[in-house]
Amino acid sequence: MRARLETQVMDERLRAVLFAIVESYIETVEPVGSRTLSKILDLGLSPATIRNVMADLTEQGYLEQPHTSAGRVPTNRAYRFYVEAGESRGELPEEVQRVVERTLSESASGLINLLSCTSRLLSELTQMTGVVASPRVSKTRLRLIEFLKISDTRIYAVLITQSNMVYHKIIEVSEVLSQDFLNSVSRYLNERFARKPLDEVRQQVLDTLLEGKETYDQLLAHAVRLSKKALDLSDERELYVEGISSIVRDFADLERIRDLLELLERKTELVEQLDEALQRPGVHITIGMEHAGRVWADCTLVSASYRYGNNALGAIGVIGPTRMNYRRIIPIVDYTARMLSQAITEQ
Amino acid sequence: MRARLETQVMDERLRAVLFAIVESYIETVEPVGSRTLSKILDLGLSPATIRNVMADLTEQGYLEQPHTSAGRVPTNRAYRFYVEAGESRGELPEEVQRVVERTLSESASGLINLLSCTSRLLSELTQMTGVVASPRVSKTRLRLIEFLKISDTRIYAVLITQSNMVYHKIIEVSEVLSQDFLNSVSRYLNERFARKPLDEVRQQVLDTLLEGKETYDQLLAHAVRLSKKALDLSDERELYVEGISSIVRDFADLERIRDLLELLERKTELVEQLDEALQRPGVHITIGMEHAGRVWADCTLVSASYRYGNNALGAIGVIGPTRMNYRRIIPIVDYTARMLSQAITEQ
DNA sequence: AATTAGCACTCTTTGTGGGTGAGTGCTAAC
DNA sequence: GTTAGCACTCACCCACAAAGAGTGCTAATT
Repeated sequence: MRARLETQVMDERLRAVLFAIVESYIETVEPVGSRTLSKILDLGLSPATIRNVMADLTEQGYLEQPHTSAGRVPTNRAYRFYVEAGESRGELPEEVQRVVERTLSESASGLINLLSCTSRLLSELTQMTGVVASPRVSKTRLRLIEFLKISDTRIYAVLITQSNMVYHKIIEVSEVLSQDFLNSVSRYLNERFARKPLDEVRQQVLDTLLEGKETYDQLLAHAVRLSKKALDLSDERELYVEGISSIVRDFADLERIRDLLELLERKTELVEQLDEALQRPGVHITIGMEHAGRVWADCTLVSASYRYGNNALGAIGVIGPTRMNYRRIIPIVDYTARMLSQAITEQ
Repeated sequence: MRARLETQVMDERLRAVLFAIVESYIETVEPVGSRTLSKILDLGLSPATIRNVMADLTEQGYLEQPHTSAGRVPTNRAYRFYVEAGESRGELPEEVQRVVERTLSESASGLINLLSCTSRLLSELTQMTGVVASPRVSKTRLRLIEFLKISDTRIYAVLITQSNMVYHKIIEVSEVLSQDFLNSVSRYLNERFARKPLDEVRQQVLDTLLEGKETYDQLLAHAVRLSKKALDLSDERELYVEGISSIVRDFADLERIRDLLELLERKTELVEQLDEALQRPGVHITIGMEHAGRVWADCTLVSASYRYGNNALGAIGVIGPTRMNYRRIIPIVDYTARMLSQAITEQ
């Protein structure tokens, strides 16, 4: 038995054959046969020899046969090995880098705009489905909170985070409050909470309420009540999806297409999957997605986090078939995430 | 030759046969034959007689044969007649009415939220694709405009319309302006422009600039400059789409599915199509959509406008195959649009 | 001991031809 | 005007054969 590919001392030839199969399959989307392979590899090996190697690889779970008389197809394990071996990281061509930079710097103001532009950019560059998850509300830090009187019973609350995400809502109140009073409320809140993470702010507000500290202080009382309402933002994340139609091109099975479209519409599962990329910087690749019991065996998600300074806010990604062109896709996701972080930090 | 269906005095039997074919086809999605029809109609007519009627209808362009030995299928003309004859308007069951009311009243605050809830509601009730176009910016009236100083160079502008749509953006400025000054600016703008349509406001601001009236008045000068930036909202409309996966169920052809997904992603064409419904109240039905040269021959769009008082803001709709169940779908769209208008007006 | 030519075998794909059945259009009778 | 009868058309299904790609195994070669 040959050395397993994972071991340090591994058979060069096994590797070469495996990579050739992966790359050929990515290109042609046809099972690869020994004859073809012998030509591609150009090592002076006959198809018969290659067949022996392929038999070994099949035994080790790197290859599969759709049926007896077909060539071999890489398994997810093969893709995983291919990607981890780093064989997949290409350089992003200069001109594509320029496109990314231009698109992100020219996008209209506002973080939301930037994120939806990013998903379109990803989809256009990769010709696959681009996804972007909005920042996690609770982990982001407060820059500014303000209240604006609209009418006697309504107050417009706006809350801007350090990453320039804007949350706003209209609050109904029973007591009539003057704009001047609202200004003192927001001044107080800004002084006390600026630069703190929103979940911490929310916790402190609730604590104050619990301790009953506010009962004798008009200002504090309203500050607590208003900010409680203003901070009651659903933790629901937005998911910007673009390039759905590419799924129809890349997957043949109607059943599968429908499942994927539903996944993209449900959003939550995908956001959770994307959040895996928040753990550590760099590109994160999920081959053969598996989530909530459902298996997306022939799908790959290439994701990366975007950050404000050192603070991971959310993640971007590209979804496609496992047989996607990793060499081309990975650098796109990587570079786009980095430029997006830069745009957010600088803006 | 028999009387054409459109004429006042029309052949009852032609009508009956045509409607039976439409309804049978909607139900079974199978070409309808003369035997089946003779049974359904139960008029004591033999298949042979029905065949004569069907031949007439075919001649007049209401029916088609997929091939010689198949039954008949309704043409778009047939659907149009069926819909216009009002045969398609059913009553919306009480319990569905309750669902609509509950969903719209329970939706989180904010117009945007309401609209995205509506598209989900439409998709769930109809089991087809629900779409909602956001209001046209320029036709909507100003309720409130305010400026908030974020930093020395940045001002947060927020603009609330009468229909409670909130537009906001961050404006970069070169001069340092105090919050007090900003307050007078917004006070001035609110007094002058409240309740006016945004396009009118924008025009007046530009006029003021052109006439050079503002050169000697500090307040006016900044008011004009800031409001010009704040009003520079892209006229781009949002389109909320929900229930895309139903397309895969309703259309068999991959090519067609892909075209439709692209249409839904491009958004602009569909928004234009939806805007047709703004002309007059009530449900608007486009059978065999045709737009921008592209033909969606086997698609129907059922749309209706939503309004603030008497002011048509935007439109909602449902997209599905021409053979959709009009009797069920039309009342849903109709009622949902009315309840949405009510929710917007009351909120 | 590794490599390779040779060969039988497997299994998909493609094409062909006949049988079946649903549905039609026409004609002649009612 | 209606209908029974009948020949005809055409999609659909099935069986079967031929072609072709690729394999695994064996025996010969280096």
